[in-house]
This record gives sequence, structure tokens and C-alpha cells, in this order.
Amino acid sequence: MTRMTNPLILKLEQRDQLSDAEKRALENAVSRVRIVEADEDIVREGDRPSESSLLLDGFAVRYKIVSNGRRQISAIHVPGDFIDLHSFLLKTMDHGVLALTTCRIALVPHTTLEKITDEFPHLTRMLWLNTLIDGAIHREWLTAMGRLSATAHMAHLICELYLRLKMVGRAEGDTVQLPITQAELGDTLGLSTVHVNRVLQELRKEGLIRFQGEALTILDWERLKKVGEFTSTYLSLQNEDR
Amino acid sequence: MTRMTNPLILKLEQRDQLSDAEKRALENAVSRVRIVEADEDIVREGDRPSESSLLLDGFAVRYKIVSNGRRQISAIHVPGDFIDLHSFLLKTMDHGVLALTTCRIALVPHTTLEKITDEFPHLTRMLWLNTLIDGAIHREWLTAMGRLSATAHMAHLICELYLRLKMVGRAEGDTVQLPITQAELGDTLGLSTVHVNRVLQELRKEGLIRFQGEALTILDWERLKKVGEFTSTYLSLQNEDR
DNA sequence: CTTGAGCATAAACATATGTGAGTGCGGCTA
DNA sequence: TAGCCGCACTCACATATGTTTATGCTCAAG
Repeated sequence: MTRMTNPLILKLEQRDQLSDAEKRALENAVSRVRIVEADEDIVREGDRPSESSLLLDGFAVRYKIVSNGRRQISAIHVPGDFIDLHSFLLKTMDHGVLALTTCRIALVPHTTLEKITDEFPHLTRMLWLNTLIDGAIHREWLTAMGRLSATAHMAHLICELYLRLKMVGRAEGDTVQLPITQAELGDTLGLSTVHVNRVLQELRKEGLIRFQGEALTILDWERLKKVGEFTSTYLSLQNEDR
Repeated sequence: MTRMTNPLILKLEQRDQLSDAEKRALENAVSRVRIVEADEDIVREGDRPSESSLLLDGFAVRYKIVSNGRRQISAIHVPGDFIDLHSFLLKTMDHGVLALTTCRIALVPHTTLEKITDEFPHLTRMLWLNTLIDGAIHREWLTAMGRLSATAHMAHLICELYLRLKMVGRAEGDTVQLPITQAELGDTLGLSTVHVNRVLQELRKEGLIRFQGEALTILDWERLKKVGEFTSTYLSLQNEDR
């Protein structure tokens, strides 16, 4: 079980120290592990889960469908992300979560989470923090969507995903595996597939990235950051007493 | 002090019951009350507050400025909102908060919040819930921004603000006081001021709303909801054990 | 009463991004 | 090996929304 919950512990420990008891509590919180195939829903809108899903391996997105059939993706999840920790308190899912690739998922019962909040105040704060960072990412996306050009928005997203993957040990040098289609990127950025294609080509032509197959390589981090007006403070990468 | 923290308690009690001890803990958490004038910052980007601000009266927005000077508003806060509760754990503000009107603000020291998390697990969950609802609102805004037309997006925002104000007792029948300019609405929706004007006129012409001065009246709730594809689940208005 | 600031409104025009309808490639699957 | 499907990519054209500039209202300050 230790190996399995690693990515989350890895993430949390970059923000504050965890005691052995806390790590054990997290590891023991997992009731079972589930595999979800690509293109299957992990949770559906309207569900009232009794367990939260911790993504051990694979990629998943939170999404919502609007009336004309269009889709908006409001979060991209990478290994180590506690996909729907919020359902512990929100109760009813107001959006679905879809597996982009085969996903290995650890399930943590809400009753166990409740016990953690009763017995481990500091660990509770760390889990709370985890959801707060999700919120910070949402705000950042909102800003990028509302006030940046499509190109800048894309650059911003790439910077973020690169750092988040790196943080959980999924970067090999300047490249990460990003198994996400241009249509899915469009649903994330609020753009059409065609425009996503235009924008990616621009970033490539500018020598900022390479993106072949699923391998995304950052060719010029500094300029990419500048184009995307990216600063990483919202990801709370600092280690602090919390 | 009781009267002052009322709007938050009012809000929380619509989601779950609070014990007397919990209410007292909340009331005693306030170290002092501060007045911030309209157009002044309550917190600035980069700040590391040692207290969180609970809005007792007035309107405030969270915002971020991007390079070309444009602004994106990522949250509109109404009385009862815990404006920057997240700074308790996030530590560094990645955005600013601006008072739209004169604001009366209760300050809660982070040390007190820490004590609450140590001693009142259920109250902690309720505060956590509060930040989770902020996150849910962000996701909803993201969807509206990315995939709805400007008109639908505006209708959606109006539905949300109406309900949130009603929830804290700030609606008189079908009308609420909304002291927010069209430029500010633009910064919220990611639109230009000119287009905000067009869109508001359309909603008026359709007989959905009246908006004169600061008084916003809902003329046809059902149709407004439909135009904005609004459903209120994300606001977690249900009372549940949490 | 002026004056001026801030705001809503307007019209003409500009453009970033969307739409629709394809092509072609690589990798499954039969 | 053939056929098909998903996906990246293209082009021509459409349009929602942005930009610029200006007008007139309202209200507070003098």
C-alpha cells in the first residue's frame, strides 16, 4: 500500500512535513484500489459518492456538459491528485470525472476521512490545503480564460501541467508524457479544436515547445512562461508550517 | 459580536446544524472589526495575511491584473463570505481583494483558526466546506466562461448572485441591491464593457430583468435560469450531515 | 447654478476565434 | 493485407465579441 499512495504523500511533503503517524493514517485510509479504463467515467454528475478517489496512475479530467452538447473541462488531474476529495463535504457531484487513460485509483471512504478530521488536525489541514490549491488553480484558469489570448492561455496551461507533473516525478528532463488530444485541450481552454491546432503550431513555430504524440517537451521555459504570463505562486510549492 | 458574525453563521446553518459551542467559537474568533472604504484593497497580491477577513457588510471582489493592464475578477463576495479564509493555509495571496463598496470586515487570526481545527473537527469541516463551495463556484464560472454565450453567462451570474444574496437575507422579494458597474461585470465575465452593455440590454428587452441604478430585479426567474443554463446544485444549498 | 467625474449607452468598424467540410496519416482489427 | 477509425491538420468563410470614440445622464463638489 505504501508504494500506492506515494504520489499524494510526495505532493503533501513538498508543502509541509508529515509525521509518521500521519503518513500511516493516509496509507491506511485506502479501502481498495480500482482500475478505470480510458474514456470511462470515474464519477458522474449527480452522484453522491461514499468514497473519494485518489489518482495513483493515469490522467483524468473533471468536466461538465452544457445544453448544446459542448463540454468544459474544469480540471486536469495527474497522478497524486485527490480527484474528488471535495465530495466528502459537498456530497453531491456537480460535475463528472472522466478517465483520459487507464487509471489506477485508490478509494478512501468518507467515514475514514471523517475519522481523520477527528483525530489528525494537522493532516486535515493538509488535505484542506490540497483542495485549496485546486481552487487556486481554478482562479488562475479563470484569469487566463477571461483575459489572456488563446496562445497565452495555452502556454500557461502547459507551464502548469509541466510543473505539476514534475512535482510528482513524472518529468524526464524537459519532457512529460501528456496523453491528451487537441479536442480535449479545446474543452479545457474553451476553444475550438481548430483553434487549438493553430495555437499549438504557433508555439512550435516560436520554438517554445515540441509536442509529438504524447511527448511534450519544453524547449524554452523562460519564454514560454513569459508568453503565458505564468508565475507559480498559486501552486503553493513553498514548504511552510501549516 | 453575535450580530456581527451572523451572516456567516446563517450561511453555515443552511448546510448543517451548528452546536452552541461551535457558534460561540466562531463568534469569539473575531479579533477586531475593520472598515475598508470603497475602491480600497482589503488584501493585496503577494500579502501573507496573519488574519482572515470575514465580510460582514458590503461587496468585495477577488481580482488579478495581467500584463496588459486588464483585470479578471475571480469572485464576487457578498456579506457572510469568508473572503480569504484560504490564506490561512495557502499563506501567500496569489490575487488581491478589492472593496466595491464600504466594507465592514471581521478579522479572524490564523492562530485562532488553527485552534479551531485542533478543537472543533465538525466546525473545521464546515469552514472547509465553505472554501469548497468557493471552488465549486469557480468551476461553474469556468464552464460558463468557456462554453456559454456572453448573454447566457451574464444570466447565469445574475441567477447565482440573486440566490447567494437571498441566502443571507439581502433580497427584498425579487430584487437585490447590486452595487457593481458594467465595467466590473465585464472584468468578471471576461467581456468588454461595451459588450456587457449590449448583453444587459438584451436581457432587459427579453423581459428577464430590470437593472436600474443598483437595484436588480428578477422579472422572470424561470426563463432567466433557462437562458443561463442555471441549476443551483453547485451552491450546496441542501442541509446535510457533514 | 456650474462643473466635472463616473457611468451607461451608441455607432462604426476591426479581429480573434468559431464553423463546416474536408485531407491524410498511423495504428488497430478483421 | 484491407479497411476503418481517431486524430492532427487545412482552408474558406462566418460571427461573436473587442476597440475606438463620442454622447448624454446623474450626482456630488464647489
